[in-house]
This record gives sequence, structure tokens and C-alpha cells, in this order.
Amino acid sequence: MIETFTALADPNRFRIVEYLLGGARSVGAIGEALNLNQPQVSKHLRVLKEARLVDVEARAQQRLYGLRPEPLRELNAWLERYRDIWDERLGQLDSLIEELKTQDMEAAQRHARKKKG
Amino acid sequence: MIETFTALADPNRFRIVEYLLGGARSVGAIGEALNLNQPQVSKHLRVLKEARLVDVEARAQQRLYGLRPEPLRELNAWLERYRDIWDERLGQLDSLIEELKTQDMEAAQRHARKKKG
DNA sequence: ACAAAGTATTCCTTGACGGGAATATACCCC
DNA sequence: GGGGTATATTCCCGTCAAGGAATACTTTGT
Repeated sequence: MIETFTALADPNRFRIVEYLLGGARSVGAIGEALNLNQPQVSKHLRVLKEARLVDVEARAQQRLYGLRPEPLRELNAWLERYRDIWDERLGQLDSLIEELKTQDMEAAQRHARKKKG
Repeated sequence: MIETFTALADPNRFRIVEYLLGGARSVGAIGEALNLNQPQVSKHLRVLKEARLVDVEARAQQRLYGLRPEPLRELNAWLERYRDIWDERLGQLDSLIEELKTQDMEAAQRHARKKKG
């Protein structure tokens, strides 16, 4: 998780990731598109690869780098644990909403029991 | 976005955020719980505050720090743009699935046309 | 085998960041 | 208002990471 954040914390690496959203690209293409020197592109891609954010496919003498899903999934899973904080609901209303839900469920149960009994 | 990643990239700041998931806490409580010296806690909280990940509430001479939703929401929104990559589907199977869906739709259309005609 | 294209690695320098220690600031209570 | 508590800030130092330049490696085509 921290490695993911570290990898994405660098502006140029972030740009690379954003760029790769358009599909896998070669090192040269990335450098040209983002106006970066080739060595720095390779170095950033190394960090991204170690963070499992990208993988490589050899294509002749080129290397095509593309995004990988795992770290993004983990990021999403991590974020889920904070749902109570960032989700639409404004916190204060939480308990109220939960209360209403509970009331609904209780009402439904009463309803079901009535039918049965 | 990058500021969010930067803030969360530091191990101790990450730990602080995780700890605050349990609710707002004072600087002293954070330091004690995570075994950090008070000045470093204050410094990390400063970074987190500038990244809008936390806010402060004065309580006597204590300061209660709590999580804020905005950056987490932004993170979620950013992640959404990568859904095609990290969502359940395993990438390679994507086109196949899309194909099947299309076939289903075509079948449904044929079906509908038959009924109509 | 050689030349060229594409990429990776190394070396160096510099700036930013985190931790420790000391100090400053704000608030409370008597 | 002085002393104590809680937090913020400053200074210093060591480390680490990013960029530039040069170089090494690998694959391809002839």
C-alpha cells in the first residue's frame, strides 16, 4: 500500500500512469509524449514495476509497458475501509440513516410475522 | 491528488491515518499509541492537514485531529477512471465478455424483431 | 559479425524530507 | 501571574531520491 502511494507520489510517475491509461506504450513513446529523457523514463518505470503498477512485454527491441490491476484493486479495498468517512453521507446523518434502515427492517419483520402467524 | 499520495506515502503518516480511522484523537494520544515523539507527530499532522486529510478541533490545551472526507473522495474518483483496469474482469477476458454481451444483445434484438414482425 | 535502434544502468550532484533535541507558544488552574 | 500541561516550531544532521550525462546491454537487420 505504502509502496503504491510512494510510486504515485512522484509527479512524473503519476503522469506516466495517467498516460498508460490510454493503453500500453513503449519507453520511447512515453518519453516523447511526456517530454522526459529516456533514462528517467526507464528509471520511473522500474519503480512502477517494482510497485507492480506496470508490467513489461518485449516487442522486438522495444518494451511495452502497461498498467496492472492488483495495486489499484488494493487501493480500492483500502479506501473501502474509509467509506464511513468519505461516502456521500455527511457523517452526522449516518446514525439517523442507520436508524431509519433498522426501523424499515423491523417493520418488514413485523409484516412477515403477521403473514405467517 | 499527488499531495494526497505524498502525504500517505510516509509510513508514520499512514499509521496516523489508520489510527484516526477509530475517531479523532489528541496529539499525545497518537504519539503514545504509535510510539512516536510528540514533535514528529505534530510535524506529520501538519503535512496531513495541508493535504486536507485531517482537521483540528481545539479542546482546552489539546488539539483533536480527525479525518476529513474530501481527499478520500477525490482518491475514489481518480480510481474510478481506472475501473476498466482493476475491476473484477481479468483484462484478457474483457474483449471476449464484451463479445458475448454483444451477441446476447443481437440475439435479443433478433428475438424482438421476430415477435414484432 | 557489425551497425543501429531501443532500452537499462551507473555515476554524480543536489534538493527535499524525516528524526532527534531544544525551544517557543498557547491554554488551564490555583 | 506563575507553574504545569499540551502542542507547535526551529535547528541540525543524515539519508534518500530525482535529474543529467555518459555508458552498457540487447535485439534486429544486413
